[in-house]
Amino acid sequence: MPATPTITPVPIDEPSSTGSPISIRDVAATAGVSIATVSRVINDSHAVAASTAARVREVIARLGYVPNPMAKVFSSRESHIIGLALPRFHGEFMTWLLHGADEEATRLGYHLMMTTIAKGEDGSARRHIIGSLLIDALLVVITEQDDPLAEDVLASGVPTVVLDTDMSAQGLDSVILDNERGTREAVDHLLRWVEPGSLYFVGGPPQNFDTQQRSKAFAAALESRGHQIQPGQIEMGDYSLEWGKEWAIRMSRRGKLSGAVLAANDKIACGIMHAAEDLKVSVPDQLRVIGFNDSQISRLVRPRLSTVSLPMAEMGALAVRTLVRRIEHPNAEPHCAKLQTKLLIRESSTAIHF
Amino acid sequence: MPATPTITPVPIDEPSSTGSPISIRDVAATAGVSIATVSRVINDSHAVAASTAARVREVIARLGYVPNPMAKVFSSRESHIIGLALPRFHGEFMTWLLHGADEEATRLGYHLMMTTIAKGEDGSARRHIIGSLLIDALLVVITEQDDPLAEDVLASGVPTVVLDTDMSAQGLDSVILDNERGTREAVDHLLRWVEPGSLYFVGGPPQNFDTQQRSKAFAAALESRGHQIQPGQIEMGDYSLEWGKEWAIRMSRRGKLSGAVLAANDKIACGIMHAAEDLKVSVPDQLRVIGFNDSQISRLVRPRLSTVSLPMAEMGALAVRTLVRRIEHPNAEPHCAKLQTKLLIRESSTAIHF
DNA sequence: CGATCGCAATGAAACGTTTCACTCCGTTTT
DNA sequence: AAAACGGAGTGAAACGTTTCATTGCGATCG
Repeated sequence: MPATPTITPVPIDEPSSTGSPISIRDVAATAGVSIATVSRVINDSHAVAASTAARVREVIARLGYVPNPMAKVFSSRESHIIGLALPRFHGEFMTWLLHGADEEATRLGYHLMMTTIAKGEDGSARRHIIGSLLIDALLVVITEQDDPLAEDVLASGVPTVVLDTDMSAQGLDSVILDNERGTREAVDHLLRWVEPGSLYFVGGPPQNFDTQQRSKAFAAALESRGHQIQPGQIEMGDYSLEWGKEWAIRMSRRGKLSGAVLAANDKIACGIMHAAEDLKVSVPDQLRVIGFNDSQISRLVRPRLSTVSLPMAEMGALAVRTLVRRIEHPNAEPHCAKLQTKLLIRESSTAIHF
Repeated sequence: MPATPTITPVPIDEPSSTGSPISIRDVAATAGVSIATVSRVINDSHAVAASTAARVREVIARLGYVPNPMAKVFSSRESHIIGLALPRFHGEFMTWLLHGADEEATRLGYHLMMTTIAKGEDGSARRHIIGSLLIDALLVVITEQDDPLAEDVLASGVPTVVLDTDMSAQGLDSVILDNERGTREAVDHLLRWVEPGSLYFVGGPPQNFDTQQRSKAFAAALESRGHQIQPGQIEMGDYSLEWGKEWAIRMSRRGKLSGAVLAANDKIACGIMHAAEDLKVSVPDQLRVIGFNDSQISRLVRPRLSTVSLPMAEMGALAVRTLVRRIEHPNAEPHCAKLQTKLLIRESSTAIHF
């Protein structure tokens, strides 16, 4: 009997189905210690004698005490919830990001509270997640540098990490892809077979940060080889299959659907390949194609699509890590991390079938 | 000057950048009312005289008071957070579910807290979200009827809705797909061209609830036409492209790769079509194929894949609605809702090209 | 005209934790 | 031996809301 009842030991006889759940006070009373001590045992925040701690733990187990998370959040002013604001993407793309972020968050003792943001939406949904300041921090996917969401986020003062666009100049930590290198690798690969003059870049939306970076890197790669970019050699559209088709048909009309294309994502690339098939332009023999994303469709089309693989899960995980570091060091200098991509060579860019 | 200072009016001179943020007490003191009245103005939970309410609102605006959400959660014992537990799916499938659920949750004033559950995982991740009882309710995607997760959820006592598997018998509200009808429609469609004896079902994992329902409905549809299911006419595997290929190659070896196939998802169907192409079996002329999901790839492959479209966004939305109803009526009878699917006819199942 | 009703508003008690400031007491330092 | 120290534990405030029980008070009812 290790119990030492200094305080009148309230006889709580296993309140199994009793109305109110047991609180830290019940534990303290039963174990004959103060609630402060119980709190410290739970959080092992401060030295507690081993024997006392053991006794408290025994009582906790016996009474089946579970700390009330809402009270804890209230009292400690931290919810350990990370808000995650995403555009309404569909596709694996986002699920990888989500899983990567979720896994890391769980590992670090955080939860992810998700909301989608319809593009061009008024601020209501933003405030929905930011304003309900149950969140300790915010992860936000932004695809355009002038997205007004950034303002809101900055104004709210919530620790934030921006995904997919570099906003470190605006004072927000960012995690982005190394589009320069990914693009350069793809260009170098394609230039093994075609002249710089017959290499094209087909972008997504002109405002899209990734598309901007990739097109710039594309131009830089060609110019570094002494080639002057010609009009029509770089074009923007959107991230759809249809745009890819449209581009290919347009090029075909001008009799220029040959050489090589770097598309800003796999869907555009697939659209180009579809159109090429209809137009009897052989891929890769007459037209070599590379996309971005390594999406499922890139492995499914025939010929299989060469693509720049993006480490989305790592991106999510790194963003969470960055965010947690930011919570701990609120005044550190904003930083932008770049993640390496990987060029996956498949049949659409090389005649050699694997 | 509509102020009526009955209580000593504490002079809070715009504590703009003062340390602690203003609380309901500051508002009450400034407006010359009690905190109870302020609370009721905020939540308009009870009648407040119009003039008083206006004055309070004015003070709230002037002081820039924002109720502390953590305190609110603590005091009201509701977080308005719905936990969402998902398997580690990748693909649009899940994003539609997510967006549907998110939109409805936002509409109803709830937030979604997400976690992924690796299959066959120990209970830790489950408890991560269930145990951290910040959640008011739980949405959980379960794909197998004997998933032990159901036990945990039931034991936790959290209001729960199960997605994708009928667990109403176990006492959990469920939202599922009408696999019977979806399957029957697909079978009816295919039987316009082929005999019941040369119609095959290629399933996913045998434990998967949808696959089970679809295979049963497949058998029932054929038997209702007086056809006796033959060995090998229904086979299970998994939800991968590879399994589709394997099945097709196996059938080809037996000289039976012809007629029509209903695959349990689009990936399997694509695998079958790929193999058929390699084996010089023409789709749809020699082999008609239908999948499930209406995934992006179903629109990308050639010939385009006929498929049973699943209303995933509605599923998410309905699940949230059901959950909110459950929160309000904790003792209602568990109910299982079925969502209608839609057969999309494309080229893979019919010779008529659109 | 007194009793009753209902609205507007109040006062104060919860809610369950964390944490600061402090006490107690045995041990080491001077 | 007195003083300083530090480990273990205590007590109580604080956090900011919701909500219950209550009070005033003018209007309605019988």
